Amino acid sequence: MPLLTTDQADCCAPVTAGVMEAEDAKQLARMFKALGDPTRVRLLSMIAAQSGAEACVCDLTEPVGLSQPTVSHHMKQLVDAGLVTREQRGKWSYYAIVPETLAMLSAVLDPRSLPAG
Amino acid sequence: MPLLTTDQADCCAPVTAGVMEAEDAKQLARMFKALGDPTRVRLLSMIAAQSGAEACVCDLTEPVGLSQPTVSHHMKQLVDAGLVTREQRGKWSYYAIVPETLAMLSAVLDPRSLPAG
DNA sequence: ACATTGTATTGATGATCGTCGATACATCGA
DNA sequence: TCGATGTATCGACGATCATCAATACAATGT
Repeated sequence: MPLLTTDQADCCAPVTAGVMEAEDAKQLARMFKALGDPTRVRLLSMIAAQSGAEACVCDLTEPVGLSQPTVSHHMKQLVDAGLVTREQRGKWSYYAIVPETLAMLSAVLDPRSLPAG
Repeated sequence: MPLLTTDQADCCAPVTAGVMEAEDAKQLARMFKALGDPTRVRLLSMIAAQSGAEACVCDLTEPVGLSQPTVSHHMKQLVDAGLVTREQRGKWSYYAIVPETLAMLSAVLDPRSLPAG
């Protein structure tokens, strides 16, 4: 179940642009919560570091030093948040970064939208 | 207790720039976790919406519809994460956005640092 | 000094989370 | 079809979290 039914790039106005609607805040918080765990931050950076910004679980389990079910669990969080996609190729699951979601979150946090300047 | 002893703007390389060190991931995750709650996202946007990007608890309690201790608790999370500062002026606590932290997180998520382009 | 007002802290409770082992599902090769 | 391999799900457990009522702390005015 994806997080956003509409295009993620159009989710929300910047956090710094004014009072945010409760629903927008809920969606944003869900994505930030997915980033709110050290293991998931590392997993995301490890995927991004691969050529083509994609990786299979087999590439990720050993470096993070956690069990395979735990890595699968974290990857599911990232997929549900819309930060990565999952594609089955043969026996392997390949996870790829969703640049649009990262760009949206990056824009939301941009302090250049602050009223005072 | 602040999150970072060093300058927050120099915390970490972009998530998309390569494999991240465990310590950097830990620090980033702590900040993202602070953003991982809808109430805190709204509080942050409400502070940003105020002139001068600052607000007191009295301005925040009623709009979010939660008790005063709960709002104080959330604000402490945001302060500890380095996203806002607290300044006591008379009886009131004024919270202000820390643009540098937002800028750092925004840069960390910028997908333009992806190896593939 | 004392009452008032704004905010922080404490203690408690129900909910969610991160982790694992065990197991189920899926895909491939013989 | 059957075993092997990669991944996802299930069930459980301890830890953390969001929330509140009660209370403590801090600053102001009388």
